[in-house]
Amino acid sequence: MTRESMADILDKIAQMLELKDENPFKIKAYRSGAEVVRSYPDDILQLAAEGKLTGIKGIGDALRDKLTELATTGKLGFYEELRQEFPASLFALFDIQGLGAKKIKILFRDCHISSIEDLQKACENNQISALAGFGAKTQTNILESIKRRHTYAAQFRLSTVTTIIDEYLDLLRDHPSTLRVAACGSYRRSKEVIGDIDLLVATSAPAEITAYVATFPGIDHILVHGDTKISVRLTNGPQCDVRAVSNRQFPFALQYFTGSKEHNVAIRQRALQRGWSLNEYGLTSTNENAEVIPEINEEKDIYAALGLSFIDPELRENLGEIDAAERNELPQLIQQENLRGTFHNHTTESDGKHTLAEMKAAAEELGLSYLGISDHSKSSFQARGLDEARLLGQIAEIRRMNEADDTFTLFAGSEVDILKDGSLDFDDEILSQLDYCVASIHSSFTMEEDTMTRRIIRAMENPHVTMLGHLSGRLLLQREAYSVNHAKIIDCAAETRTIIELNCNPRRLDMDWRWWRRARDKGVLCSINPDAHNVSQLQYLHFGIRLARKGWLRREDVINTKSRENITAFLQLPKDQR
DNA sequence: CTTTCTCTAAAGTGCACTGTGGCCAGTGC
Repeated sequence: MTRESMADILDKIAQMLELKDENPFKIKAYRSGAEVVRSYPDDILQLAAEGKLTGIKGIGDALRDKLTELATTGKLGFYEELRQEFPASLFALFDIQGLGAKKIKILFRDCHISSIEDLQKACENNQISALAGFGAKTQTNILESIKRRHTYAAQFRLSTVTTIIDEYLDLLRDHPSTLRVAACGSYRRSKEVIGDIDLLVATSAPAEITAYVATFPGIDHILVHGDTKISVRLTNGPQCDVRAVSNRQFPFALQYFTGSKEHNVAIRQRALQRGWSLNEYGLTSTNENAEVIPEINEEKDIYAALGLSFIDPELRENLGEIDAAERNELPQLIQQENLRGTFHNHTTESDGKHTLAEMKAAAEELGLSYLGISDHSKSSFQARGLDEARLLGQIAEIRRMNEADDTFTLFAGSEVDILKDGSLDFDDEILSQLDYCVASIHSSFTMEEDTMTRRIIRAMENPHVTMLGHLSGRLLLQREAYSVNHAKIIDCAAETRTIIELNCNPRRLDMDWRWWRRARDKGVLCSINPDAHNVSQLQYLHFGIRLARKGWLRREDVINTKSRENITAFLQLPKDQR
């Protein structure tokens, strides 16, 4: 049982309750329970196993008991019974656009359709258009959607959508009726993966804008097109929704479409307490005794009206940001311009595409004043990892380059493999000659959680290990994280003064943002590292800043905000004095 | 099913768009 599989079961239950036409709020409770499980900032699996799921918002008596049963026995009777009622193949129908629980129920009950294949046959035999609530157009749309269903993924990495978002925002700004534009949704909140792209336009001519968007490049087909909203499927996969509102409505729509849903629900409740109703178009009084509504021109005015300091979009996950805003205790989040340098980068010496000199020049070009090099160690032979002799040669080369330049510092490091037993790929004699060392796992991914956690802890206990590389080993949308106990690793990092890396390669974004606040509160420092294998990947730092902000990190929590002088002194200190 | 300044009772976001069927319901966000 993992956190994710536990959440998936709750979502699956919600889907089945929907098919049974259950109380919509019960269904919602399971969905929101799944969300709580996914984002709870502690080891919720262990809490459940120990029967300690009390006082968690969104988890009441019923969900608490079910999660406890799941965590202790690995099974859930309620879920197993529910599953008997529907064939497993039925759930694929939810992926068909335009089909929801109501229609799927009709198909299953009245036509005994229980799979995509059944549905396709029925459409081809013209049986669907005759059903009540269906028609010829619906039948055609279902067939189209069945044929297209494997073409598009449901989620995308941040790096997949950044370029097209910038391009579309520019095009929207070009329209003469445009007053303001913004990207909203999970992109603005800097989630590690994005569902769809939400763009917002303040305009005096909404219908003109939606018609204009229909002509944009990179559109595969149009999903819906109305006077104030258009949804298109882009050729590189994501769906893009553009909404056109008036300039007066813009701040409300921006707040609303940025989400998260959970954050917005809490914000709306706050408005209701003041006698106001908040939606995407404005703030209105619900009764005559309500407080007077102040003038709203910007998003921050909405938060101010509700007695809150401005909540940065990255924090809007309903994970305590509203309480903190009320007490005026939100962190001053790190910004891109605070970065002075970075660690964990590769060169042609191992599996990088550019030389030491080229990487240095690129870092200077970006305005950085220091760069850490950490090529792979000898066990990563697939990546041409360096042995002791080559590493010593690289250290000497870095020292020579530093002597010839007093405006920029290269730090000699290594991304040293953590071997199966937790020992390191180089001995202490070699490690002590480095300026710093990143310890990472590149082999034996499938270990029991306890064994893996002990393996990493043993590496962190080494006084030469400056920081831990990509903690979970996940590759977003591609490879699962290995089993590792984040909470224990964070505790160990705090004790041993080991820095944890925020690997900001958009395929990794590891350690996950959900753990950073906890780490920060225990005094663990972060290093934002691009894991660059060529010069252009140094730009990944900008994803790192976004995810660090999402993890509530401030300038002082991140070592690469230190000046060149300070970081040099810092790295020379013994680990336990850092 | 969960939460709550009505606490063994009630409330819980609300709208655009589409297609169908007759002035609405389902879907999706």
